[in-house]
Parts: sequence; structure tokens; C-alpha cells
Amino acid sequence: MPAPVISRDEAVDRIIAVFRQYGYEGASLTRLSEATGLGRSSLYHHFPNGKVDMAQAALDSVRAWLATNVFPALSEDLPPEEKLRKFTDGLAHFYRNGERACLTDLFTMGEAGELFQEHFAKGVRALIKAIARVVQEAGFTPDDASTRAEDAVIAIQGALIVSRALGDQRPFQRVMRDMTAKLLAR
Amino acid sequence: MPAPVISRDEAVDRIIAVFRQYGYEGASLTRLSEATGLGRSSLYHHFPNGKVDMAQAALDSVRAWLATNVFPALSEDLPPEEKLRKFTDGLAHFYRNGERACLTDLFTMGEAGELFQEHFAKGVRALIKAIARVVQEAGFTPDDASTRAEDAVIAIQGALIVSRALGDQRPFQRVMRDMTAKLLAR
DNA sequence: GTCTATACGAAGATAGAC
DNA sequence: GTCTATCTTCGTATAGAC
Repeated sequence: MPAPVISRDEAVDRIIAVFRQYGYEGASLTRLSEATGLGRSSLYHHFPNGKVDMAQAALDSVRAWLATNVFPALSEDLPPEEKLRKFTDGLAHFYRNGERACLTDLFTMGEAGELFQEHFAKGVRALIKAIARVVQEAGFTPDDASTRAEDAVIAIQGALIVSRALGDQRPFQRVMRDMTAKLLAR
Repeated sequence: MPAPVISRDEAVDRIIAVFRQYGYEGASLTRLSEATGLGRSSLYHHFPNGKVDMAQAALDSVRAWLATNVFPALSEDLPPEEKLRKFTDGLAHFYRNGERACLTDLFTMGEAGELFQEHFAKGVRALIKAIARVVQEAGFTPDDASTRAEDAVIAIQGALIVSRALGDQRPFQRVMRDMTAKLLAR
């Protein structure tokens, strides 16, 4: 019974899960094949350049998901505090309360770093700017807002690592819970 | 001219550099062999279990270095602020101002995670406690001190990632510069 | 303690049948 | 669009000479 056993979107979701768990180099075609239920050749049919294309598809998918489900919160017509609250709630959901690793961490190391570092540099800069804009709306100077936003991104990334190392999601949850207040504290 | 072309300590230092750059799975024996100047068989002579032993030696070496050169600052007979300042200066040097990656990040992913995660859980807990003790000396409650210390470790890890993603060491440098003041802010 | 040689499986990748 | 088969390269690991 040939016919798409799985949709491309579903395949990409499972590919992302493998990258999250094993990193770029650790995500072997065998693991990707098992996770998707697709044979090696089927993977190459969908992703002609193999792992690089799968990683690119993973990045595109994650970016699109965030652009649809998380970032818009920062542009809604709401008070700064509520915008930030919706945003951090969205992020906490995205990272499954700290269970999931972030590709910004995984894909800026080793071989993947040479391929994707510039992608993530742009993404991180854009994220900091988007948060800073909201903080600025709340009455902080551009420089102060930018530093606070950078600290927020640092806290997200650091909390993911500390939670992973400890095997305990509470640090991540605490950071996300307190983030809005910290961004707006006088 | 057989004879140790390189000391074991020097070999371990170069092995650590490879792990830092490529992560655990990305650190192939070929790369480790090139970095140390030792043939594959020589590596197995020094590290009978191959990569696992090299990673263990890397961890032991890093732990010993920190225990000698960085952590003692937290136990010196100095005011809390000066202890923390010496400590953060030591860490900044250890991470080469943000240029170096942290093994806590790299070795808690993928296969390495299964091998070493518990090692890092212990290390992170011990580090948080050591920082918290000093913060407590400065007059904060145990709970408050512990949370502040956890935030400090989160900031270190996050700053390393953000600096790496941006290709810019300034976020890390800023975090280290401001860490003492943040830990002791009223 | 280092080297060359080699074994062996895993990884990435492709060809061609269905 | 998926499969089996195949290919090559790379990674890990060992044997044995020097």
C-alpha cells in the first residue's frame, strides 16, 4: 500500500523531535528513519540533500510555528504587561515547560554551527528587538529595554540548560513565571 | 623516536578543546587524533574505552581545574562581594570571556546525556549551593539566596549560548560584569 | 608508547524496481 | 512515494610490529 503513510508536516515534526533529543550530529538517518517510519530512500525523496535539508525544514517549521503562535502576542493591542504574559505563556508551551531543548543551542555547535549560526544570529537579534519594543512601550529607555530583553533571552536559554542538567523542570517554570515582572521591574 | 610526544595532561587539554567545539557525538576519533597528534592506537593506549574514557578524563580535568582555580574564591576570608567578584572573574577566564562552550550544555544532550547527566546534575546543584552560601552571608534568607544563585547559573549558561548564537562575546561579558551586583541587589 | 594495518559496523547517499 | 539493494566513506576498535 504505497501512498503517503505520513504527511510531510507530520514527518517534519518527528524529525524535529529527533534533532531536539540528539542534536544535529547525533541525529542519524537511522534514527530519523525510525522516527518517521520512512525508509532512507523515502527520506531522500522528500529531502534530496539529506540531513541538511531535514534540518532546514525543521528550522523553517519552527520559525513558522513561532511566527504564528508566539510572536504575534508581542504586537497585539494590549498593555505591555499582558503582551509579555501571553508571549511567555506561548514560549513555555513551545518548550513544553522546559522539557524540550532549543535548536538555538543545538544547531550553533559543531558542523551545524557552520551551516546555521547566521540563521540563529538573525533570529536572536529579532527576538531581542521584539521584546525590547514592548519593554520600551512600558516606559523604559531604548538601551535599558534592549538590555532587559537580552537578559530575558539569556534567561530562557539558560533555564532550559539548567533544567535539562538537573532533570527538573522547575527552574525553567520559575523563570518563565517571573519573566514579565522582571522585564518591567522599576 | 618513540617517547611521549605529548604529556597526558596536554593531550586531555586538546581533547577538551575538541569536545567543546564539536560536542560529544561530533568529536570523532579522527578529530581527536588530529588534535592530539596521537594515532588512533595511541589514543586507545591512554584511554582503553575510547571516547567514553576521553570524555571522563575531560570531565575530571575540568572539575579539578575549577576546584583549584575558581571555586576556592567562594570560601576565602573576604567580604561576600569580593568573593563573588573573584569567583566571576575566574569563571570569565575559564570560559575565555564567552568564547568557550560549557560541557554542561554539550554533555547533557543525546548519548552523552545518558552517560553524564547525573554528573552534571550534581555539579550544578553543588555550584548553586556554593554561590547561595555566599549570598546568604550577605544577609539574604536561604530561599532567596538559593533562587538568586540559581538565577546566576542560569545567566551564565544562557549568556554562553546567546553569545555563541550571536557570534558576539559582549552579552557574556556584560552578564559576568553585572553578576555580583545582581546577586547582592536589595 | 607509538606506529601500520586491518576488521567491522554505522553513516550518508544513490540506483532502480514497483 | 516507497521499497530493496548497493556503494562509499567514516567511525570505532583491535592486533601486532617496532
